[in-house]
Amino acid sequence: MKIGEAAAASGVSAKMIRYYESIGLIGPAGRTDAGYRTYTPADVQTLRFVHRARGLGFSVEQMRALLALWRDKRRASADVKRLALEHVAALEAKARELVEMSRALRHLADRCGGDARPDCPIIDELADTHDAADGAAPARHAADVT
Amino acid sequence: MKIGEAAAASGVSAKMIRYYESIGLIGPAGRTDAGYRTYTPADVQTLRFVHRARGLGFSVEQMRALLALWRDKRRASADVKRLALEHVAALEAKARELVEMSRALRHLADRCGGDARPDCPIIDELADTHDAADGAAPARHAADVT
DNA sequence: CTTGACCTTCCCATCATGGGAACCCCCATC
DNA sequence: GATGGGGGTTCCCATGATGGGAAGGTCAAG
Repeated sequence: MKIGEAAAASGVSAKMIRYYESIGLIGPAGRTDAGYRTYTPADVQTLRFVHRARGLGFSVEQMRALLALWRDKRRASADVKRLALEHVAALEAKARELVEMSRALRHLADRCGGDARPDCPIIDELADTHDAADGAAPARHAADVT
Repeated sequence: MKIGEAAAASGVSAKMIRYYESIGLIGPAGRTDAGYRTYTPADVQTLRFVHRARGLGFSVEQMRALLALWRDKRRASADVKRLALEHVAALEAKARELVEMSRALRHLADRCGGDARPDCPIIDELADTHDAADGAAPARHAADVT
């Protein structure tokens, strides 16, 4: 089948299929005489693997490792698990960071009148004239995420 | 003060200060005869505003709006609040998405032996040969996030 | 033979950020 | 006065994953 069909069947856009091929995540597709890429059902399966991995938030580099493990019939499941758990930790960390931001911001918004008057604790907090700006130990703002 | 000091005092890197100026988020800094940018305490305050807003996950475009509101002494706090709450919603949505990914992945990892044997539900789920497509009861892939 | 849907490659844009080159400036020290 | 170091300046490039679009080739149906 051609790239459009492979895209529809795998959930990966044609654009991304070409990209994945260009960076060597997936092998070069077959070609027709006219130069069109062709995909076998096995190719589509690989693409679906990639699609699901992306859906779980794995990066391209992580998928490279996952694909290698998938193909390695003698892999140790421990290797897969380690990779997965590292990713879980990263996802959780990022999620916590976002939650912390939203929590802090919602806290401020809750205190904002939300009316026609200008007084607003959100703006006040951002402007924050009342804090220490001495480089050494900057005040711990929820915003100071690294 | 010069850009390095302003950076240290605000928490925004010199590189980013120049960038913010280049995109017009902040006004052009003063210049010494030699062409060095100079910053007043008020400039630094603006930079700290930006730093905190970034820390709360606001985009540059959102900061543009926030800065405008900050400067507008006749603003309606409702405008600030709306902006903040929209952002809170976006943050929460993103966080939920990440949590859902990590939850799904952890679920799989929990079922993985993590030993020397190759059998691994994580890989199995990604490869997923026993796929849906047959209308009946397609497996709910956590990965199928839209 | 034409039309339209599809394919090809190539370039550009996103968003916020950092790296680095090549060059200039200022101050302190010898 | 010369020199060195630690700034500053501009400009270009890279990131990660993705989409948009142009210019042109191909194929099947009408």
